[in-house]
Amino acid sequence: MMKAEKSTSKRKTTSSNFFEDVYEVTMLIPKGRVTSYGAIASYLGVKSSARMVGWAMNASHLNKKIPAHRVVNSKGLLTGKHHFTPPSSMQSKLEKEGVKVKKDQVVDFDKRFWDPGKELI
DNA sequence: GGTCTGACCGGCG
DNA sequence: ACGCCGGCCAGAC
Repeated sequence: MMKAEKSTSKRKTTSSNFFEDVYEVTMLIPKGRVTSYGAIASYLGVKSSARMVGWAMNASHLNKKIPAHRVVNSKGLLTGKHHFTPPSSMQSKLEKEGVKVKKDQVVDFDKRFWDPGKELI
């Protein structure tokens, strides 16, 4: 269902809109796949603002349905695991979904990488 | 209302 | 190969 937000061209009043977009995309990540902050940012149209995505993820821990553990940095490293409780839970969840993690790094990151801009069109 | 930070990214020394 | 730097945007103090 449309949210009827683009009615008036640009709507900057919805400041948290960015967060919702990030959450939506993150929740759309297929099981057993991972993506990067930059990929999400790029899909949202703010590829340069990958920091915002990661930052939005910080607030995602309030939304339990956000699989933030499926989001890693462009190198496939679990950089944000320190924000999990416990940090090892991030790797555990990934491995539970079939994603192998070695030394905080996603194995076969290339194959596990899920690009929202390409597959979620 | 200015300043700083932030789970990043890519380039440069 | 590795480390540091700036950029980018949005929220918190």
